[in-house]
Amino acid sequence: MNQSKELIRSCCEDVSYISDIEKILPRDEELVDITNVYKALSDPTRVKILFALLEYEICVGEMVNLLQIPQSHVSHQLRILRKYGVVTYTKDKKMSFYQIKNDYIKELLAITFKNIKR
Amino acid sequence: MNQSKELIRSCCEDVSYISDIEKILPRDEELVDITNVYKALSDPTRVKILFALLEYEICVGEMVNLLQIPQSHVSHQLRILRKYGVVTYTKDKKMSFYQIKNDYIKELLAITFKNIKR
DNA sequence: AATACATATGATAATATAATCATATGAATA
DNA sequence: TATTCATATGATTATATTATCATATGTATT
Repeated sequence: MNQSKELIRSCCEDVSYISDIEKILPRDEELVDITNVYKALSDPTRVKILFALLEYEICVGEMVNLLQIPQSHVSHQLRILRKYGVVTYTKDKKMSFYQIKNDYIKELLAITFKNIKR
Repeated sequence: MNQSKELIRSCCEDVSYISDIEKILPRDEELVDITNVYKALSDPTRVKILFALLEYEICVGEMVNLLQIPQSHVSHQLRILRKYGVVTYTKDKKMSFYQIKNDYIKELLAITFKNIKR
């Protein structure tokens, strides 16, 4: 991964690579899913929530305590994370405890976490 | 990575975990960098360009051939990718050939690529 | 059943992003 | 040096996102 491999150079004077490149591109439907996950991760509030969820199951009220922002804002951000399939939650009494939905998201966050520490 | 570990549950009735959670959160300055990268990756056109750049060095005109969108749109997207530190480019004659800037971005894309193929 | 509490939703304003057309820059070639 | 070609930028409109306040929902507890 570390040594940069020799890349083929594709130049507009020669369209012969276009069809090869097209083959490795995600289909439009896949692209929506891909970019939705990245969108979910592109806001500081949501990233904070997700980093916290790597280690803890946290209820909404506790996120408010942690982030010091209005409760409705936390709920809206959680709604976005749910919409993009990034978190799920478990109800317990009156509270909702959120979890990261799948290992793909955890992997992305882990790589990001590793990358900050330099 | 695959087996979900037992997470501590942090509930608003007990703020004692807050300071522990705060420790693992990125600092505000780091958060800007983190979310900027995810922003860069949150648009379908830019993701297409980046997936292509995993295997090829590609000039702007060839991206236009590939993506079938106006040249100025490609240039604007490349500008965003440059701004967020995701790509660099090499000039050759009149052309600019773009490359992915670092291994962190390649890792994120590789994980995403792996995840589509299921 | 009434109340209180935790969370979610709706409406809105401020801001940011995406996409397009027109045009500028800047290097190569005639 | 005038022209051509590849790329970049500016201006603008359409759309999306963020953040806030007010309020609704839904579940426990009295």
